Amino acid sequence: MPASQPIYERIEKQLRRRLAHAADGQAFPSEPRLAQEFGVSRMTVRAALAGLERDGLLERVPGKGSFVRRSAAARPVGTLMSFHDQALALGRTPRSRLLEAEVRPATPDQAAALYPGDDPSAATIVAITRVRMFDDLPVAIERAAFPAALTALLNADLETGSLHNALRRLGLNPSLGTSLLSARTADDDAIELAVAATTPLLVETRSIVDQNGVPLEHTVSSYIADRYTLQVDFNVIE
Amino acid sequence: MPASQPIYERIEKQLRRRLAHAADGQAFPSEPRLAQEFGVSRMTVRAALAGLERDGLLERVPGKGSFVRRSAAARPVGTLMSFHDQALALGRTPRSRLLEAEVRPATPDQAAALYPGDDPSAATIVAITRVRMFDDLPVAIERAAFPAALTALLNADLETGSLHNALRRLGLNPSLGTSLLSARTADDDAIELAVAATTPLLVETRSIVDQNGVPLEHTVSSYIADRYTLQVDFNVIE
DNA sequence: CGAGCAAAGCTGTCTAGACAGCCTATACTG
DNA sequence: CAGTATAGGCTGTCTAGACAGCTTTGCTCG
Repeated sequence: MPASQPIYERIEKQLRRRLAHAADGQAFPSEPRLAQEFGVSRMTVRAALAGLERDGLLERVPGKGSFVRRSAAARPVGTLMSFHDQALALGRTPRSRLLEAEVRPATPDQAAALYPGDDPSAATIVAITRVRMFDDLPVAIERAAFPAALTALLNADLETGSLHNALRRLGLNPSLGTSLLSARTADDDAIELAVAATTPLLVETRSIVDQNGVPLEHTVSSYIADRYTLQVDFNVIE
Repeated sequence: MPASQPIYERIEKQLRRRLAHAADGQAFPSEPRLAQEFGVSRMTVRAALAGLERDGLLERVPGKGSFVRRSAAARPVGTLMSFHDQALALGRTPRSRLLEAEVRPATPDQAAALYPGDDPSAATIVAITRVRMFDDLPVAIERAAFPAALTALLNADLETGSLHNALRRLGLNPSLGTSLLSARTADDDAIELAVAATTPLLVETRSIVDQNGVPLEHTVSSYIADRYTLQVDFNVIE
């Protein structure tokens, strides 16, 4: 019965399409009704509805029913401005100094992010390391890793261009990502950044997937905290 | 049977406590085993485990079993989960050491955030400064500022309670916010946090407004980077 | 001794029913 | 007419099973 994809996922996708052209606040068919419509148990319908509720597409009220939540700006999603755009917004010119651009074995972190489940020791990646600058002022050191299939990236304009634009020219659409934020001291990168070894850096470890959920990029950016700040706007749900 | 709290929530809490003192990677009892232990159906156990997996405390591998994942705490920026709830979710006990709780003049940053447009020199605020701890391990130093009208906060349980719960009891609903992320070294806070002066800290400057756009809170949290990490999920827009 | 196969255990999925608690609308009563 | 009971629909919770697909273990056979 579960051909290859669970039934509740098929139902969830179908309901998403149905929600796409529904009005805000509109009553949604009840669980028993959907169970009958899809010829399926109520628990299976609930599994499908759980995904819709998690994404804020549906509001479920005990005793009343389920209701469409349209523009309710559902998920707590931040927007991160790219280095390139943030430089332009500040009236600076974004520049890069290229330190490395080659195909080489992956670090364990890079392998786990780009080839989940595969053997980490055999993984190779396209590695691009750059010092990012506002005009001529070093601001960050950025270590980017891409799947080995993307050797075409090595031919991109890495000094002044945007890597995301290069990805798009290859037909890849970065669509969703996660950043982990931490901090460290400059240490070994102090020389490249022309700062003291104890200078605090803001570390952003970013993983981006394309529209199909395939890993596209794993980048660790270390920003000189005095010269760069990340901003996250968010909604609060609960 | 569900006296007041669902069975699966009781089980989930109990398992969280059990996870609190478990080693990373350790095998966790299987679903059938837990079902028998708690005298409950397997589906109920799964409901409890789902919460643990969602919070990243458990890794579940089909065909193998469930395994404890004891990673560095990573709080999603944008879900307003408080330090308090975060600690509980990780099976730790949240504690605070109160350094300051009083009404005093605002710093320029605090005045700009809480009384935009007003004369900064005349502004007063409710200031609450705390060292936040997991069990007895210092994790962050937090300087919170609230509008002077909220003196009631000074009567809240600041050592073990949650400030956000106190806000809710006052009828205030945090709804929108902005985080600015940076880094610094511990310096003057090194003593309170019991770390070296050059220890890198992750700095989150958070401004929150209520549903009407009225400023509610301006907080600067400085996390010891090794012990606490922030996470941002984002869409790539452009 | 090694290779391959079978069994057991695990998570993931699914069913068909059950009761509790909440909400609404209707009917009944004073 | 106002107020109350009641019936029915809804979501939330829970059960006791079942099968599929995966992994590990251990046994058997060549």
